[in-house]
Amino acid sequence: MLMRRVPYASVVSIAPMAALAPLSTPFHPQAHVCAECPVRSEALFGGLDDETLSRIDTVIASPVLLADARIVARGQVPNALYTVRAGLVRFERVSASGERHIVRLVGRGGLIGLEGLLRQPSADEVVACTTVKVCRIPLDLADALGSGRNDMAMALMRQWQRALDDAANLSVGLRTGAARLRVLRLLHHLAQHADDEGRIWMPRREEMADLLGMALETASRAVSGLRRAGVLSLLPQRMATVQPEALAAALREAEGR
Amino acid sequence: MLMRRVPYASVVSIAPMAALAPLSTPFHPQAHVCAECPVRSEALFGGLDDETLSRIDTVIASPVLLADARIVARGQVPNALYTVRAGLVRFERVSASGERHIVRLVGRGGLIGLEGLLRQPSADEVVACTTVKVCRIPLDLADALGSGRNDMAMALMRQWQRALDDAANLSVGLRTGAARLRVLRLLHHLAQHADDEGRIWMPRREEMADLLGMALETASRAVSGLRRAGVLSLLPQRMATVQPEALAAALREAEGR
DNA sequence: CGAGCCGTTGAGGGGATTCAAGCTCAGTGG
DNA sequence: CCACTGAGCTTGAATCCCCTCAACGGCTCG
Repeated sequence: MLMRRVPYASVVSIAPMAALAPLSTPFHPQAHVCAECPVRSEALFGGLDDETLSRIDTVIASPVLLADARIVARGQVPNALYTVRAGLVRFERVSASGERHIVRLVGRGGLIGLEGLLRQPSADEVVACTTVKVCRIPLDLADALGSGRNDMAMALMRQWQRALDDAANLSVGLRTGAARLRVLRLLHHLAQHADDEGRIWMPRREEMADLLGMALETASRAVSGLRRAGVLSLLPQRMATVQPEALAAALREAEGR
Repeated sequence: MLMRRVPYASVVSIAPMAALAPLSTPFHPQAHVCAECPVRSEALFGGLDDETLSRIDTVIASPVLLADARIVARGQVPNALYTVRAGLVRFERVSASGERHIVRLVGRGGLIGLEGLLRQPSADEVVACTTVKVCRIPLDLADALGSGRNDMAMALMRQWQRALDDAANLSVGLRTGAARLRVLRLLHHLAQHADDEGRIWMPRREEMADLLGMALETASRAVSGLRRAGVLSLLPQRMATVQPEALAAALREAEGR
């Protein structure tokens, strides 16, 4: 079988606000934070005016979470909505037979905890891949905004649809085709979420395996091959850089023209 | 590579109301239809009272579509919402390299065309697997209902979340594990959508391959094996019956204990 | 400095793909 | 009526990719 048994060694279980990075300012009143938010236009509060924004932003925390921090626990009703301002987040689902699958990757502008609005428990464990900056909107505030204004409901629906779409694309893109090709597509995907210095998140081989539906050794072999081919350079701390041209070329020929 | 090139021979392209079954009553005024609808409680209008219902139901058509009729075209903004009252519907997505993947299966109670509310084109082609009864709600009516009352918005979000969840489950369940196991899980899934006589939709082998991410010959071998094992009996017209106990037993041992 | 985690690499075997042929069945037209 | 055709299903044979099992090295951390 393909997948490993459940727990990664390193996943950090956190209380709602624990596992913050040192530099974090969790409850900072942040009139400026929303107004300057780089994802404001694409994210949840895109439609709200500055006035409404300034009324609510004191309630919103914008914590910084370290890699492997758990944002939503499987089986729990999320008690807040989270907008991802920077970094990458993964959704892990465990199948009946005890295998872990990573079913979604969410980056900047993405919304986490939508089930909370419905008071449904999360089917997935949501974990930070990299250091992640999120914007935390308590559930009752989200409720109030959603029922009051219509822009917000619209924005929510857009997010839901986007999530649906991304999930389908991910599953056809990353679970289909030869191993080398899948790894290439993953790198391509991760490159979209590169940080300011152009570095991407480099998953552990076991995580790659859970994402791509293959054995970790197979993932390792593919990575080694791509490193030798000059497509990929590993960096410390589970980071890496890719050579865009080499990646594109490798993708083209692996897709078969 | 796993998938075939795009077109199935038999998919019927239809204008919005074409390809109806002979017995269909497309524009029948249907005060009774909603009130008696078997999926009303789980579906979109669950929260509406009878009065509202009787005001709107004249606008709603409840056509019957034949197998292989296209409900939503890829790339088009759906011009209505559809609630599935009976039958099974598939969502086909074509990857960049020209392979078809079936990314969702939607049965009774499911909602189709959610993107329409956002005026987004559909990423998938939505096609009837079996003869399908749907309830067709024109987009402007859906808009009006959604903005007016809040129950409706809630129901919509529930549907969206359900779709998201189903899609993830489908992709981990059907694209993971050995071929025989995947086929067994598909049959199990299809059995949930059996019709009144207990018959299930039996996909063509190529469709199974697109659902399960395997070669059609592999799907064929698995089906033949299950037929010989007494798990499955094929019927005319792409239908079949399964022996529930035999299926359960086969699943247990294929999962490994 | 041993223990554990993580990544890498090798060897071997098995399952899936690929290529190919044959079969049934429905529709068509001579 | 029956050959002809094409679509769909099945099955065989050969190849190859990936999984499994295994060993080893680097690294961090107690």
